[in-house]
Amino acid sequence: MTTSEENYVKVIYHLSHAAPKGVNTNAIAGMLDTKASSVTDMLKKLSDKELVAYQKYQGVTLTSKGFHLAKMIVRKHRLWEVFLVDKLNFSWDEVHDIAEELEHIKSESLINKLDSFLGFPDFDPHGDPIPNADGEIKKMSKLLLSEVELNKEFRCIGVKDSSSDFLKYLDKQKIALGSTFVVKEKESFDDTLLVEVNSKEIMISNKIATNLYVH
Amino acid sequence: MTTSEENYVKVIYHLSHAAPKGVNTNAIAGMLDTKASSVTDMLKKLSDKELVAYQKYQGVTLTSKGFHLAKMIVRKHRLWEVFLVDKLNFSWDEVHDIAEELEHIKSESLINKLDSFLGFPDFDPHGDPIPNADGEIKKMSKLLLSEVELNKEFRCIGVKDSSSDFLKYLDKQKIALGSTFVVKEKESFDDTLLVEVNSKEIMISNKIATNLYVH
DNA sequence: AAATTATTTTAGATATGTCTAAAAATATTT
DNA sequence: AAATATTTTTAGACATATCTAAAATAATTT
Repeated sequence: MTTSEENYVKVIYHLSHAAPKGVNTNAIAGMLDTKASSVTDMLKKLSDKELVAYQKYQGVTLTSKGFHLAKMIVRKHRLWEVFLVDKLNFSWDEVHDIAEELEHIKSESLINKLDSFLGFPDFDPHGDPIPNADGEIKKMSKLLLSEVELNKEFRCIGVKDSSSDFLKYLDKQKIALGSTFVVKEKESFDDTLLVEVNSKEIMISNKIATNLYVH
Repeated sequence: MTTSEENYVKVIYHLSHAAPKGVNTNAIAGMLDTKASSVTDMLKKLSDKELVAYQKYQGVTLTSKGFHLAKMIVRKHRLWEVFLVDKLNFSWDEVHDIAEELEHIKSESLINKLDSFLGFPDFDPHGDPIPNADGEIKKMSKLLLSEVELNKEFRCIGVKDSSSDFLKYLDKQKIALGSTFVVKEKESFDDTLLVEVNSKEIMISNKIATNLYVH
């Protein structure tokens, strides 16, 4: 498997959640910052390798082989993110690009020993689940902060958007995984929330609230 | 820098010790398991980038820019080897191929944080020195076990050959970095040594003795 | 249902890094 | 120093992964 092939499989995996009937060529091109014609070429190759089911003009889905490969790449990516944050003290907004490279290192024993070294974590620094060596994923029931009942306590368990800008905003507000929230008021006009975090009350816009997962 | 370019620079660096006046095309081809014609092509490219000084038929040397790059690649390789052995419990014969991949991950902060996490080690698991962030290398005076005086105590500080077969042999004999040796006798016919290691006396062939560094 | 628009695929070109086979330069032998 | 052998370079080809531009298909609008 080349790095490029792995990146296509990973992107198809991520896009499949929103498009279970078939991922569009253009959607893949957008994610990989490439052209639709390049995607078509690669889909033919992945189809020959039986990693995807591809029919002209009909979009692609992963085969079970491709699905498993995708989960192994995601596993590597998220384990390396845990390593970078927990062991090397990177902040959660810095780790994505480095993990993008590390996820392509080819050694099963490496990743399993890393998993063990990290204590078999179930979630990465952004709250996303880490598939285990068999590809099994621990699911956690989660809500968006924007959907939550007033005056009940919730705990931050992940972010929907993990862009650097959003994560830096959260750092500034001292919001991290594990932070507890109590929504005190909801402004009906623009859905801004008055939230108690770290025993301080702050205003949280709807855009922020729809990108924070709580439990 | 591509992975391929980095590998050429690294190999020229290693071969330069034995050929300071210029490394031969064929020598590079042999190390990289490629053809002389491919090497010529790459030398032109590295020359354009001012990483090597190259004149047709005269071999290559590294420029100061190339020399520094080479040391940074060696630094990464050896730091990752320390990580694999010290933190992930790989044995010293298993780490080379994985470190060969990891050494091409591009992030200065990653490697400097890794260095700090590992406690700024001066030597890798084979006893080879690790250049620091400025490219400085701690030198250690070392002798081959084959050159050593009788009945004096020496400590194993590295291996000359770090092939998997040799390292596995050493594991079997319970020889590791730090093991102490006392050469009791030297057989003048074939230079086999009678050596006390781990308070046991064993026979060590000349081939082994010329691949073990002691101090 | 025909026309228009958007998406996807094909065809042909380009970059990189490799190869083979032949030519050129250097080194070694007689 | 001429002949032979070895090393290195050139020339041209190939595979991967990409691109542009044009053609084909599908979706949307009128």
